[in-house]
Amino acid sequence: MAASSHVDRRGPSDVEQRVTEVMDLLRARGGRASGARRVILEALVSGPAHRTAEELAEQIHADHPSVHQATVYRNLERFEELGVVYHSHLGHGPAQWHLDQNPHVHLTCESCGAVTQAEQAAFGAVRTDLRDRYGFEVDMRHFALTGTCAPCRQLEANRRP
Amino acid sequence: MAASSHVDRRGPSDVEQRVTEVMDLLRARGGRASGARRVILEALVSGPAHRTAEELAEQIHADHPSVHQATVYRNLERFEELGVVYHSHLGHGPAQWHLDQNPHVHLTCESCGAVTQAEQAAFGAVRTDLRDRYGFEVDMRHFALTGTCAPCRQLEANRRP
DNA sequence: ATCTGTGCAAAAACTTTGCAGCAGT
DNA sequence: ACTGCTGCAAAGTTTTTGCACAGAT
Repeated sequence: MAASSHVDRRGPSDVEQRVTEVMDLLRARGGRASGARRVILEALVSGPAHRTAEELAEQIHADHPSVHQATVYRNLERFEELGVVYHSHLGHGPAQWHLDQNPHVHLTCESCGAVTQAEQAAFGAVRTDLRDRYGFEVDMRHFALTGTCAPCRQLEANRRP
Repeated sequence: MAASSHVDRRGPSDVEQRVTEVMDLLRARGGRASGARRVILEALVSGPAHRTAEELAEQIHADHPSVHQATVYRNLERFEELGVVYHSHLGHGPAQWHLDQNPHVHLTCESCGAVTQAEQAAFGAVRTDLRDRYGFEVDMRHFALTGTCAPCRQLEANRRP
């Protein structure tokens, strides 16, 4: 697994390798390694970390007009079943799709919309607590935590002192 | 105006009082105390605690055919601005609308869809932690926490022991 | 009288589905 | 050859919007 920190420090060979891994997994589960899937995976692996299904479909369609929107939607779902990608709801509007690497929790500011990524490690205590109190095993990735970010809290504080 | 033979224990006069409170608040902010608003508020105050906008609209429309769906949507938004109601996303699909009383955190099971309500008190530590680490003031009500509930964890454990 | 809110219908935003043919195994 | 996958178009679901008029202040 490539250990890059951010968006696109990933060389072409890394992309190919990751894509091939997933294709193999797909085949192992009785699926087919189609051209459309390759294209979608390439877009996922090499583009920005968070995109909506629509954004992905649009970008893919631009590069590969033969790949239809519906195919993107269908495959995102399929990839999610395989545990290769997942989607998060960061605020209102459509979900954002990620590769399933370096899972993190999202903090979305309801004033300005800014999204901060928090380490999952920061939530060990809640996790334990919810397991103890409710027997509930929480997965913090699916929904963001909403609230007010530091800059917006400053603004509010200044507005009514 | 059907009084509450419903889910809750609130007498008709309580309903009226709460509705009037909100109408007054509305007027104080330059709004108008319209019939449609009264009807929508009555539905909110006297019905079940969690409903989607569509469910609300449907129920209201059944009792008061003249009140249109769009009016329900518009007013839910308005009421939320006033801090009277709020909506939460408990899972996929449309949001659920609540009165802003007794705020709680939702735990949604991704296997069976069950929703558990957790006390906000249980999250004091995360709240402090996020404020310290990120300057982020979290509001846990907007999005549910997703994960696996106790019964479903049992099932999974039994399936592959 | 003024200006907000409403009913209505139409459209927008996003996603899913049915089907016939194409293509990976 | 078998069956899963895709392109396409069409419809589904949920929410938003424009407009003329009704209604609250």
